[in-house]
Amino acid sequence: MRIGQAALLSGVSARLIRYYEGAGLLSPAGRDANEYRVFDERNVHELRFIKRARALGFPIKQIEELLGLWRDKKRPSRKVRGLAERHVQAVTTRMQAHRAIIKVLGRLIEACKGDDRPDCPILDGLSLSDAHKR
Amino acid sequence: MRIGQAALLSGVSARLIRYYEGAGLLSPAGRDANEYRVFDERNVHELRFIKRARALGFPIKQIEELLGLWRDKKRPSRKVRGLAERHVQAVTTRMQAHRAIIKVLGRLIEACKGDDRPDCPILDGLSLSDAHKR
DNA sequence: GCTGACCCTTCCAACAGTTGGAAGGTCAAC
DNA sequence: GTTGACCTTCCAACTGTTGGAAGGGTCAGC
Repeated sequence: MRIGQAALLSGVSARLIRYYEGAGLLSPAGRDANEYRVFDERNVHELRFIKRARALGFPIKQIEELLGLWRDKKRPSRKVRGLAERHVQAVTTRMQAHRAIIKVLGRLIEACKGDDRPDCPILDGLSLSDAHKR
Repeated sequence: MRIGQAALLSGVSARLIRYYEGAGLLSPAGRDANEYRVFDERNVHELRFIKRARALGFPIKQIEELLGLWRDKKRPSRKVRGLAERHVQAVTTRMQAHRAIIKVLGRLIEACKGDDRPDCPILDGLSLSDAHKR
């Protein structure tokens, strides 16, 4: 099948498939007489794998590793788990940063009247040095 | 003062100060005879403002608006609050996405032995269609 | 045989924010 | 006169995805 069909079956845009190929994620797709890429069921399976891994926030580099482990029938599950744990750790850190932002900003927003007058604890909080102290 | 001093006082790297200027955030710092940028206390204050806003995750575009409101002594605090609320909403969405990822991935990790054998629910979850269903 | 619709190809650019480097000018101290 | 600490500009990288341009292939209907 060609790229359009693979895109349809995998849910990954033809555009992105080319990008993933360039990034070295796909087991090299062949070319037909017209230089069109040729895909098989296995490629579609890989694309679905990539799509789900992306949905879980894995960066391309790690998906490359994951695909390697996926293809290696003798991988130790320890490696997969380690990789996943590393990623969860990174996401957790980002989530906590978000939580902290929401906390601080939420407090400022609560304190702000939000009317026609110019007094604004939010702007004050942004201009003063340590305005978020409890 | 020149850019190095402004960087020191504001905590924003000279590099980044130039970028912010190019992005239109700073009220254009003047130039001396040698084309060196000249900064004053006000600029340093603005840079600190920008730094804190960035630390709260505001994108450059919104910081531009915030600075406009900050400078406008007759702004309605309603506008500031609206802007902040919009941002908190965006951050909340991202945080929830992170939380969902952690939930799904955490469940897969728990199920994975993490030993020398190849069986791995994580890889299974990434290859099968709806493996995260409860 | 021609035209139109649609698929495929490649290369370049943009998004956001920050950092890295290169190559050059200026000024003071030694 | 040379070192070194500043300053300047421009170009490029990071990440992932999408947009466009410009070109060729394939197949239908006419």
